[in-house]
Amino acid sequence: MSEDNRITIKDIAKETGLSIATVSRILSGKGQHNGDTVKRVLNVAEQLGYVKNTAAVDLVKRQSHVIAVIVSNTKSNFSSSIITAIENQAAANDLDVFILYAGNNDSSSQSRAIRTVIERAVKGIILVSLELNEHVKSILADTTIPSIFLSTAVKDQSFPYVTSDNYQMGYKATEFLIKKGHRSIGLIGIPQHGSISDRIRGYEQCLHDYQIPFNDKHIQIGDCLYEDGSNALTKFENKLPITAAICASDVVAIGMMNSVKDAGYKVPDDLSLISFDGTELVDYVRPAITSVTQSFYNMGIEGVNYLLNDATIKMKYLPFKIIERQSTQKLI
Amino acid sequence: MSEDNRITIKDIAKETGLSIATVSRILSGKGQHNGDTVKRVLNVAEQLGYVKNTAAVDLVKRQSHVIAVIVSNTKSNFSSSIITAIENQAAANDLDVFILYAGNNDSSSQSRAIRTVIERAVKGIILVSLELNEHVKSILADTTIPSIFLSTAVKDQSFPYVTSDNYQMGYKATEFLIKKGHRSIGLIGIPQHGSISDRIRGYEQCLHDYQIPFNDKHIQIGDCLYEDGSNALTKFENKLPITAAICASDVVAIGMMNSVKDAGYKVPDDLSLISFDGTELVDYVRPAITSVTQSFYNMGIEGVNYLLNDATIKMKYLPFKIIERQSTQKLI
DNA sequence: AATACCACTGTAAACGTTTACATTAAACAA
DNA sequence: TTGTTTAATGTAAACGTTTACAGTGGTATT
Repeated sequence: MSEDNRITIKDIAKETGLSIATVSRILSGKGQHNGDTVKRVLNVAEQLGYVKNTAAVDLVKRQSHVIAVIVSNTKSNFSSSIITAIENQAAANDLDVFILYAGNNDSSSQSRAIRTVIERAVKGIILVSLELNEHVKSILADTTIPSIFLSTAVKDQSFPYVTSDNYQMGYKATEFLIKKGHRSIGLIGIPQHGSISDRIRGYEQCLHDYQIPFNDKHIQIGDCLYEDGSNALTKFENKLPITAAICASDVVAIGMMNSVKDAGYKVPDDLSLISFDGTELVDYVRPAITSVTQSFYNMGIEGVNYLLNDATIKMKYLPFKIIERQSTQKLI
Repeated sequence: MSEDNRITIKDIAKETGLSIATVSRILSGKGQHNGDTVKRVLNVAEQLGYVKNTAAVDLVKRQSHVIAVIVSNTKSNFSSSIITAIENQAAANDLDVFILYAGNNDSSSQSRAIRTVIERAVKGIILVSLELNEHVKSILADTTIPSIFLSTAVKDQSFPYVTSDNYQMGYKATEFLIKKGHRSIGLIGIPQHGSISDRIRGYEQCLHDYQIPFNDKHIQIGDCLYEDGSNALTKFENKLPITAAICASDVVAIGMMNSVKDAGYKVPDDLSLISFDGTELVDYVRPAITSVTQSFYNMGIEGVNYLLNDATIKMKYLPFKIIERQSTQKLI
């Protein structure tokens, strides 16, 4: 009875005396069939332990019903909201989701991941928080598989994306602190390049609009990492030349808060902190961190919807909001 | 030139005047071929933008070279270490990794995920932190695809697994606190059932060995969640009947610490805290949390190795160690 | 009684690879 | 010369589905 080989519809056909076409139709719920026959096929399939061979299905259909999500492997905890949303929205549309990791600066791991999913003729590709170099983008552009970037703006508009307006976020975060009386405001852990760096522009513009002199000593370039935050004080030569800091991510803020507290300063008394992202981490620490909270969940939803509706190329900014917690206070 | 359809080796064959067999062999580096021919094929493939159809390959080879990782979708941050390890070890063996999420108590999402990967004839399945019900386990058992559980002990030994010894961890965590003078020790957020619940047994045994009376009021069943920790004080009716607590996970400890601090208590002065896992989170908070640190990265490595070496069924415990940080202190 | 329709099922081609086996021609050995 | 080996390539079957098309027999319509 149990061969070494996997059970195929051929086996079911033999067992039931039907043709493989009929079995196939019944198993995939197409056409109309005698009720008894259906039951018989289903029973036999169950008994024999049949599992469909998706490779064969995908081959003949020339399309698989999976959505590939390629995520930056950097310690970015916000992606979990996005992924949850994608999972939910995909499940609602009877799609499977495969998640792959790729390095953000590692073009070989990027192209490997992308090749992997293109080779499988996935239904769509969602790239989360990933900046691709030109070569990898061209691989992606050469296929007819729709793709969309989340949490990254593709500067040359060659691909659709859904993200937050980094310039605006930078501006608003700065303005938030200014309105609390701060005039010496640090900017910590933002990358020099890529779409996130627009936050720097927003920061600068805001200072300018409020006639606050720009001081490049207050900016520390980084990579949105914990270390960028925890090293910030050292880089300031262990003094605090600022009364408030805007941190590139929640973990940057946490890192900075820890080193600052460990050095004997108080947050927010000696230093106000605001971070980008607003993941659950901001509530894990004390004082809880005021954040520029992004709509990550909705990004995931929008991403799947875009792929399904096969819309034309577009870019979209999702709203963000500043949620004040305990890490910021009015400068007295 | 550019059809709507994808380029296949057939197109390359036509273009080069070779047979598809030759093209196939050259593209997959098999057999021996004229150097010039090889170059020509490679060039044409590149020019035409050929991408292999993995569905066809998998179909004929009856095996895909991917490792599927099915992860519990519960907010468990430790899985990222495991996944990183799996990625690394898989890449070293030229295997692709697909990650799928499944609910821990959601048997339909579990079986969906498992079906999905079985249908694709993956090379192996790694289940991370997932307890499967009997039905789903039987699906898994019915295939010849090797699978292994990480960070979960399969109680009936029907599948191989690599995890930490939960009983021992429970025992050692308890002993650690006892040796610091604590006698009223809480146990917070541990599930009633499943392999993690062995920690309760270890806890009880340790108390017994040190002749400390067991008090079931000190145990709060939970699900390793932040809320289990943050609600703990309320469940204790806003008093602290204990001087130390063992928390089911880092986030449980953080949740408990926050609510305790918010209520005006001090950690570790009024309450010592120790948590299981020891992810980066324990260093994000102040006081940093003493933890029973597990070897997650190695779990990932071991998982892939098991699948590749096709070893016989086995179970394995990886070492853990207690790392003392700031959240525990001697009871005076 | 002839016709049309319908429910149900079968036949066979197609999807894009891989690979065992066959073939060819050149090189070499005898 | 003839036979043997070898490099390079071709032929064709196979993998497990789906699906357009073609039956078949029965029922309803005229």
